Amino acid sequence: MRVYNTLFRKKEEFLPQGDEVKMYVCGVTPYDDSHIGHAMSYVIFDVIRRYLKFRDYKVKYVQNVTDIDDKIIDRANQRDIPPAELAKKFTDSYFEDMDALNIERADVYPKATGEIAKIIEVIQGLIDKGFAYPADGSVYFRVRKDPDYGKLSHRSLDAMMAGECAIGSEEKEDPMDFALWKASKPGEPFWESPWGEGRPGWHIECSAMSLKYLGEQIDIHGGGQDLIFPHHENEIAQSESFTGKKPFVKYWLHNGLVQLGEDKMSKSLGNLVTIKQALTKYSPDAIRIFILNSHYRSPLKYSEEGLEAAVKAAERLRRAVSRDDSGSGEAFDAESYRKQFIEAMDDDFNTAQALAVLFDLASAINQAGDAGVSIGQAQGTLVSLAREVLGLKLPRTTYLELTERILIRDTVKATVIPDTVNKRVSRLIEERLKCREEKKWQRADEIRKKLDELGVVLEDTKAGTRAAYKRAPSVESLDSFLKELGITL
RNA sequence: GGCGACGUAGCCAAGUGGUUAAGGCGGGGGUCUGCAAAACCCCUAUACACCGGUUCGAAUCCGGUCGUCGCCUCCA
Repeated sequence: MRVYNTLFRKKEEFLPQGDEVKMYVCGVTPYDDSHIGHAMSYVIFDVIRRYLKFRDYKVKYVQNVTDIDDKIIDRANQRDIPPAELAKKFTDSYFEDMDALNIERADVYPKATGEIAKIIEVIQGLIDKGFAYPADGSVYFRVRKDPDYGKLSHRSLDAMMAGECAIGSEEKEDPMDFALWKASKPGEPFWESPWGEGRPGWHIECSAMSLKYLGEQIDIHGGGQDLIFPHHENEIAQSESFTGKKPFVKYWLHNGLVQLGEDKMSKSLGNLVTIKQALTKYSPDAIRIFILNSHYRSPLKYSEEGLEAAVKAAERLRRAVSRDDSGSGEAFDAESYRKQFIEAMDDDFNTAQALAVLFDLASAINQAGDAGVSIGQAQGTLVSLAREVLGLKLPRTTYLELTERILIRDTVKATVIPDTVNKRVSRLIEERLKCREEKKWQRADEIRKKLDELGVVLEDTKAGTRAAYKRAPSVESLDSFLKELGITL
């Protein structure tokens, strides 16, 4: 397995340091609903973790929640609620989104506010070693003290200084020094510390948590490319200075950023689509396919067309695994596809390539099925790779037998079609079947067309008419159509 | 200004030195069907931004040009 390491800007053989892969991914600051950019990052690291497990690695996955920072305080003040309440609300919202997207929960989700003791311990250690200094109730990291500073983002302090002005508070020794502990202003939440009342800086929590939950040296640290500098650079400085052990992280993995139009989708630019908004229009599978269909290190352009294409693509896979296996004789062997899939994923998690293999397999399954070859085993391979590794749900169609000739399936996400609706729909389908027998094609087609408009798609097969709900029609609309046709239930 | 990434068919997007340039969506034709839908078959890039170079050979390496984006401040 090869992975691209931001630290060396090249792909390297993946060799974890111990029996268990230690994986840390930067989590959210919960002051608003999560957007598609978050979806991209967490879907990707979910797939990476799933794939590691698929390849028989044990994985311990930690993700932080930055539940105290300036943004949270500002937003809470705007809404006139306590910062903790705001953070709780959007942390819950985050988990709802993650669950909806079928992202497996991390092993631990430490919160900044829950790790103050460890944070203080690390800061004190850095002061003791001369890497940090208190000033005016705050504590800063002395970047000039760390000779490696800049190794991840590949920039030098002097170059950074020469470029833009680093914004410095007067009490800093060097404008590039960053805060480990921030003295609290009046009215802000605070915790007691050896340096007075205050709260942790943003970067220190990740160093503290990863140290506490994963140890001094970890295998994978992930996040969006926008975190490379300064966040991850600072984490390295803190952790390696504190423990004296290098490297803090063996493989740094960064995903590309989602763009909306020409710009990066971000909270600060305000050009975002939330996960909740996207989920009202697109299935979780479609969203995952949209994300996984391009390489994780490339920027992803958000587009409705892209999502629509992904909806169709998801449907294609779902149909291939759902079709009846009426074949006989020797089974279709999907082993070569499985190998290709693994080969693709082994190469820096090339999910686009891996998906292409699954589409090829779907195609092969359809061909084999049409030819009367047994496809059950191949369908099993497709389903297991898609579900286990890519985290797709790929619900196998189940047909509800309303009558012996009418089969209804429900593809509407988490929607239970009420009996009242099923009853009316099946009555209409019965009517259409009758019309077809009597060769009243016009009336039959009218029923099919109207049902389609109401959200029910019909397909005539040898086994009978199959009905799929795209969405649940209202009883009223069905009743009015029944009345129009002069049919009583 | 410094650092980095990208520019492949109508759209999205793999491929990063060598047979006919993946896959998805869309489009055209056909098989099946009463008609559809689904599925299947065929077609849909005259060399991959442009220019120059290295090489027996480049979309793939090097240099330049143009364009787009990201980071350098909070951000997945």
